[in-house]
Amino acid sequence: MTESTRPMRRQDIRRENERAILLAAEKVFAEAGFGGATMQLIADLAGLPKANLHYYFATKEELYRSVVQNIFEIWLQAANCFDAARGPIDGISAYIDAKMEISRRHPDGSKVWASEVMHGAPVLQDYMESTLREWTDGRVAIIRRWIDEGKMDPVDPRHLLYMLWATTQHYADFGHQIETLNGGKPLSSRQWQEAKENIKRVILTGIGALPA
Amino acid sequence: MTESTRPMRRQDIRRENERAILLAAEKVFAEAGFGGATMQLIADLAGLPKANLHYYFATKEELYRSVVQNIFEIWLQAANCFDAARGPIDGISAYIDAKMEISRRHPDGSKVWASEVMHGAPVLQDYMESTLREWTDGRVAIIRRWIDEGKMDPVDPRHLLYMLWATTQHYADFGHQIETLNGGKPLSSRQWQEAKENIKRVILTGIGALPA
DNA sequence: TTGCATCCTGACCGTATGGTCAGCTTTCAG
DNA sequence: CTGAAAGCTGACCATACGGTCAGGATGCAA
Repeated sequence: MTESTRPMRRQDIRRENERAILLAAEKVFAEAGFGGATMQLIADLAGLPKANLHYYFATKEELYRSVVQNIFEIWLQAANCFDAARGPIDGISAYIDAKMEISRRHPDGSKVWASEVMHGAPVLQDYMESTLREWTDGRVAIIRRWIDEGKMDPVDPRHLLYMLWATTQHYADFGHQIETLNGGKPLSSRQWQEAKENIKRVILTGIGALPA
Repeated sequence: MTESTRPMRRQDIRRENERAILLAAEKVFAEAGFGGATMQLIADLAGLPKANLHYYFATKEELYRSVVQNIFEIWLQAANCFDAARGPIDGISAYIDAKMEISRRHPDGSKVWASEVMHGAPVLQDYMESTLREWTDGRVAIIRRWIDEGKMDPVDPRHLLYMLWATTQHYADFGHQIETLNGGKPLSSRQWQEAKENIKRVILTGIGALPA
């Protein structure tokens, strides 16, 4: 066995290990919550000795913070869909698609985010009071404009946003419940598609953007 | 100070202490999750020595199980609204009202329930596979009937139910986020009312039960 | 009043966990 | 080639936690 693998340059090592740790941490935090997660479990899942975790992330809190911030980035990126849109049909459709895709591809991240908010956002409070608030205010303005332009009914923009967040996020956070009610099987591609279409149809019709 | 208070009969003592413990436990489990909650914290909040908790609830798991089952009862009771209804407008309106009231009155319970499901329902798996599944199947049948009778559009009943659960539950589970975006203040009675009306209007219109 | 079951609790225990550290190996710039 | 910086890790530590228990206090039926 000559070492055909790994020259492994310093930079690569660091990047690769941090990635593995963050991935493992995301899963463990999602499954057990912050309090229930242990560094040992994360280390085992990442395939590293526990002490090595502390080399990259000094404390459990710091590791958790990194995981949560990663999710928040992804979450915010889905926002772009909204901006480019010409009206509610485009914008909200794209946003629902994007957020459902996050629920499907990053269920663990979604759960960590949900858990963080449920526990009073100890880590993200700053972000919520700055970035999230700005983002929300911006989208509220866009929706108001759409209403003024007669492109949709006068629905309270904030409650509409909450509805979008709730319905899409639900498929990740309550995925286990949905799976159980689906006969113990994860939703198929087809079922994910149906979910998206149902949500889009009900909401877009509900706000008067689509003909009833 | 003569003891005008407390003759405190045995039965009363037991009932009162169990109530206090369950209330405290609900709050602590909601705020910290199962793993993050400590018996000491619960005991302090209930105003009892820790050892006394173990007199009433042998283990942390048993206490947690009691809390979760309590919530599940409340959750299921909101179901009755559905049955008595003559059509989607009555039924879904009443269900949304009931579930929003739960989110408002029992935010801690809602969070514990959400947390339990998010972590794979280790305690409630049995219930989910029996009671919840039956309940869901029953409601799906009712919605199908409404669709057949032309009282609403042919929306997938399951996804509609998920939407109802998600939107209403969101106001409890993500209450902190909503509060932050509301300028740091809890929703007023008026705002709760608006939330309910928005949700009802969008969904009922969205499924074609109300005129657009 | 008595005896007993229930209720209560301070002190204690074993374990698991987050975190530390001394000293090793590996990479790489000069 | 060499020295220093980066990466790695087994062994260890202090603490906090869930849970136990012996024995005291209290309510109550007879």
